[in-house]
Amino acid sequence: MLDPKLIKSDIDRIKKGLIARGVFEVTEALTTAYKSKFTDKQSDDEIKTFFKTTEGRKFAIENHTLVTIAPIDEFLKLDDERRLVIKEVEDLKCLQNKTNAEIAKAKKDGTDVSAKLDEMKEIALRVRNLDPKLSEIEEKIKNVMLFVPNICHETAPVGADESANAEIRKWGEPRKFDFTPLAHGDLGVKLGILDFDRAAKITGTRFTILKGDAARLERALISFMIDVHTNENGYTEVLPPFMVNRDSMQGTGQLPKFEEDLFKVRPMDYYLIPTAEVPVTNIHRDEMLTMEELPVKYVAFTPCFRAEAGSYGKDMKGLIRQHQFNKVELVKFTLPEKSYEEHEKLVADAEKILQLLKLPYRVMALSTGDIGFSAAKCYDIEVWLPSYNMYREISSCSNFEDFQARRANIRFRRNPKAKPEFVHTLNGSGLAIGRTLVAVIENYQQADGTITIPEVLVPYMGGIKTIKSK
RNA sequence: GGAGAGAUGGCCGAGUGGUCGAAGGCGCACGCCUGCUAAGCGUGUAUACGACCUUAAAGUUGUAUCGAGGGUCCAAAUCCCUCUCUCUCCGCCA
Repeated sequence: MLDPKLIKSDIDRIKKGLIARGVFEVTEALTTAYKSKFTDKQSDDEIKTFFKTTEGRKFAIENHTLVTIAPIDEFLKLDDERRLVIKEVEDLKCLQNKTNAEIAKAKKDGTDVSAKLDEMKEIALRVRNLDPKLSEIEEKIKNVMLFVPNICHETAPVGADESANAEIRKWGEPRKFDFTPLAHGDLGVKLGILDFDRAAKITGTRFTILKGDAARLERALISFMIDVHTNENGYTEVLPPFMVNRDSMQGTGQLPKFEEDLFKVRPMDYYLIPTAEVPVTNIHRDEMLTMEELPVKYVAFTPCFRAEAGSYGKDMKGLIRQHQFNKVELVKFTLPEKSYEEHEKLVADAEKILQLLKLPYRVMALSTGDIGFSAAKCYDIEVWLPSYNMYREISSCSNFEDFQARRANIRFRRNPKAKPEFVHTLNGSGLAIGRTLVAVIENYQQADGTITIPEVLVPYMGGIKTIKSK
C-alpha cells in the first residue's frame, strides 16, 4: 500500500524543482550543446529557453547546472487526478456514514428502512467502482516516486561521471619500491594464504578462500576497526541479520531499482544484504526517536553479498570484486541541521583507520553524475594500491539526508508536543575489510616475498609481525 | 514442521454487526481549588490524507486507521479467508 507521507513529501520536493539527476546520460547531446553554446555569463533564463525549444522536454537550470524536470508534469497530473477521486470517494462515504446512522436509529425505533437500504446499495456500488481507480492512480504515483533518485547537495561537484569527482585531500605518500611489487592475488597464492581455484570449485568465480595468516589478518582487521570505532569514535556495536525482507531493502533504496544486484534467498522472500547499511538503518524503521537519542551511531561488521552482473578486466582477478566480502560499516541517524557536520566526522572516522594502518589514501567528493541513487552527497576514500599504480575505493561515505528516512519512516520529535520530522541518515564503510587486506598485502610486501604486519595489528595477530611462506 | 492462545490509542484494558476513534484506568498537558512535602475537581490528550479558512500559526470540517491484506454485508474492532508477529506446548536443530 502506498504510504501517503511518501507521496506528500515527494510531491513537495518535486514542486520545489528539486529533480532527478541522471539527466546527462539521457541527454548527452544537450549537454554537449550546452557546453559549446553557453558561457557562465548567460542568464539562466536564456539557457532555459534554449533547451525548451531544442527538445520537447522541460529543463530547469539552477546555478548553471542542467536538471531535468520531466517527471513534474506526470506527477502533478497524477496528483490532481488523485485529489479529484479522493474528494468523490470521500463525499460518497460521508453520505454513507450519515445514512448508516439514520438506518441504525430507524431500526431501533422500528421504522421501515427498506427504501434507505436500496439507496445505500447504490452508493456502495459507486464507492466500489471508485476504489480501484484510486488505488490504480496511487500505484502509478508510487512507481514514479520510488524511481526518483535523491537530490544532490549543492556542494557536490557537478558533472556527468567520475571524471568530475573532486579530490578533497590526500594523506600519506605512496611507497617507492626498489623491486617490482606483486599484485595481492599473485603474492597471496605464492604465500599459500589465498586460494581462488578451490573457492571457484566449491562455489564459483569471484569467491576466495583465505587461509592461515590471511584469514587471521582478515579477522584482525575486523576486530581492530570495530575497537577503534567503539572505543575512540563513540559508535555502538551491532551485529544485525545478514538477510532482510523486502521492506527493508525498499527502505534504504536498494529496491525496487536494483533487484538484479541482489541475492535472493529461497524459500523465504528474503535478500542477502549487499551492505550492513540495510539492516542497520532499518533498525529504526517506523520508529519515533527522541531528541536525546540523536545522533544514533552504530558500527556493524557483516559479510556483504553482491550479485552485480557486470564486471571487467583486472578486477576479475584477486579480491577487489567479490560476490561475498566483509565490511565494517558506520551508520548514523542525525538531526537534519547536523547531518553535514556529522558527514564530515564520519569520513574522518573512516580515514582514521587508514591513518593508523599507515596506508596512503585520498578523499574524493563524488560528482552529481557519480553519486549513487539514494545519496545527496558522497565521499569516497581511495587507498593506494601499488599493483594498480592508482588509488582504489575502500570506503564510501554518504549523506542520504531524509531520502531513506522518508522511505523507511524514521522520525523524531524536537519535543514531546512537536510535529514529527524525518531524521537524516548517513553511512560509510569503516572500512571494506577485503580491500583493506589487499592494501595491507600490497603496501607492506617486502622484496623477499614476505608481508610485514602493520604495527597496530600485531596485537590482533597474536604477536606475529611477518607473514611468510610456510 | 505440528497443536493451541493472542495482537485494540503513550501504557494497561473493555468491547461478538449499526449511535465506537473506540468505556474505564494510568500517564501527560492546561485550568481551578487548597496554607503545608499531598490530594481533590474540571477540561483536554493519536496519526495520516483531503476541503475550507489564514500572511502564518491556530481553527473548522470530511475521510481513513482497533497487527497487515482481502472478502461478506446497506453497515465490520466485532463474521469469513490469507499472511505477519508474540506467547505456551511438542518435534527438529547449532
